[in-house]
Amino acid sequence: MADSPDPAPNADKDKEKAKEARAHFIEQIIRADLESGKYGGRVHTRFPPEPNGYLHIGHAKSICLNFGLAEKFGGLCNLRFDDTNPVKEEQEYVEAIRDDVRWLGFDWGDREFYASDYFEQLYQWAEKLIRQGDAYVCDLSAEEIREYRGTLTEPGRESPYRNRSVEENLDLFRRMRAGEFPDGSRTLRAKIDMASPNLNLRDPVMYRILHAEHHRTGDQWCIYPTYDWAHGQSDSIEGITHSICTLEFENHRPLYDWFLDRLGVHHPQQIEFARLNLTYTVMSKRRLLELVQEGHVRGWDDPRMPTICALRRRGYTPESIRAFAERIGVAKFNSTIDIQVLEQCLREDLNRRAPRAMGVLDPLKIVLTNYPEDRVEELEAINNPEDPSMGKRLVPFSRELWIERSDFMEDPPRKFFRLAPGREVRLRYAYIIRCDEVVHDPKTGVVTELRCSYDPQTRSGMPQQRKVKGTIHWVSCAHALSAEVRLYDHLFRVPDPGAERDWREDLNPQSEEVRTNCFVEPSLRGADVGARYQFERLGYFCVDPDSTADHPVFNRSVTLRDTWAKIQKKETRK
RNA sequence: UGGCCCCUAGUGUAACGGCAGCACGACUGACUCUGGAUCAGUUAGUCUAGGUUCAAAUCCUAGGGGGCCAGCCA
Repeated sequence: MADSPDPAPNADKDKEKAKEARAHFIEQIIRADLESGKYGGRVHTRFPPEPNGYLHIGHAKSICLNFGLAEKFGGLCNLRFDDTNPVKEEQEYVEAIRDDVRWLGFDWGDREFYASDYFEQLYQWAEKLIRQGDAYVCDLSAEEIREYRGTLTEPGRESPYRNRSVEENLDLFRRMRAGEFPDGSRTLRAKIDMASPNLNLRDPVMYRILHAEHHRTGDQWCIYPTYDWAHGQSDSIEGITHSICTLEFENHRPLYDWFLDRLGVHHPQQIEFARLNLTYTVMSKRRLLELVQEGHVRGWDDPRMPTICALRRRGYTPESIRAFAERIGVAKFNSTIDIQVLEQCLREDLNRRAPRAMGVLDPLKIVLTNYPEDRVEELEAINNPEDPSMGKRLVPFSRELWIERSDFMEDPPRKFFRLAPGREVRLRYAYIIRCDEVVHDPKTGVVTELRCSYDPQTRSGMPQQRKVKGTIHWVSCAHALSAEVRLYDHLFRVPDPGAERDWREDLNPQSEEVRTNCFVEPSLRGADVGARYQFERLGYFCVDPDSTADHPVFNRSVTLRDTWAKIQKKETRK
């Protein structure tokens, strides 16, 4: 009996092994490098945004990846702004990016860098390449360079300026820096191979003349390095071990390798992964910018946007976004994630943490005819059934109440568990009531009021002798706080906007519905901007900055899962 | 049309020549004073065709499908 072998150690080992094996491919590469001692056991990554727009959920994936990997392997992750194009970049974006990364929960310590920090070093390295005969000043215009480059199927032709002497190149390049030539008149090019099947290797431009004010270096420079020339070397300077980037830079890797090798400097390993695509949204910076500029949304932080600041305003938590990044994984396959995965991550997080409250979005008045007119009861309600430590609160109850219009049907279908003429329902944390009479507007026929009776023996907490199928939420009319609630739906009405027609035509005209006539329980008075609640049976809501002390504005972050809606949908399909 | 990369349940992702697994979804049931949450269960997959091998999702070849590249953008 005592001698039966204990399977636990092996099972644990297997589990451990399985867990380790489940690591995504970038992690596996890093583990291998750690084992072989490739970078002296170091892991150093970086998140390199260009400060020309706001960060979106796709960037969040990259941020979580880069900072997460560093954290996991006891390494570091830098924040570096790739600011090589002064005409597009602004300080405003730098600050927004910093806020967003910090909000997501990551810390880059004192390692906030800028590609522009390296302009002088880059310049010196460019001279070195010229001296080595690896770069030359080219007088071809932009159009001519394009013509000379060839096409996907035909090789390019060599520039007539390709074989200038080192002395002439150095002289010309220094005069470019000195500002002797107008914009676009000359470039510095790497001398590689005009016949390469990889177009990035057909003598790519390293410097262009641009008499533009840079947000950090001012008018110190009139030549600016291209991204291709700056990026790999910036990583090298910072001692980055693993340069993680998206798939479209795969074709550039041979170029970056070439630069690093010619320079003979520290050579990080570039690893490419698939960027995030989400259904019912757009993610390209250009389209996001157009959404803002053309007024399809109210701004970068409009809660319908996929930007980090918009998700924040909408009520997303950093934890939910990080959980999302974890859940979707990392691979090289170009996939599209269903936006519901993101929404579900929010629900899971908020279900555990958000206090509950009652709010009525589409009010219908009910009068409890057998409840004394001047009576008010303070009923006990649980703040979060998932977390008893969040305690309880008192909610006032009285004769006249608001309930949700959709919780009543005059002619209910089967499976409708809510209120209907002659039917009973429980008022959450209160009594079971019965609908005795329906009052209509004599002109329109619209239901204006329900006259109900309550059963005093059924107050919440009393020993229950009978059960009812449905429980609905309510707010006492006399005590209700009036509120505005903004209901959001997907910004686009199709999963892949722009696939069939201009993406603008795919905008969802019902992506925002503002309800100004809502009532919430009085405990919500003075709720802090950014506070998140679950309105029972409806969804999660977040206090918008547009709120005032007496008139809160709530954004619906996400609905609760709605089984009833699902049943309805199925019924109508039949 | 040239080059590079990719293809595993509905979706996403593991398996690194040796039993195709996990998560989410969907479906069924239990429970429930949120039609929420939770719990239990079911469902379903290696793009195709050859080859190598005792053994192929994995290696090779061909085909199919998809992505990226012809900015002095990043």
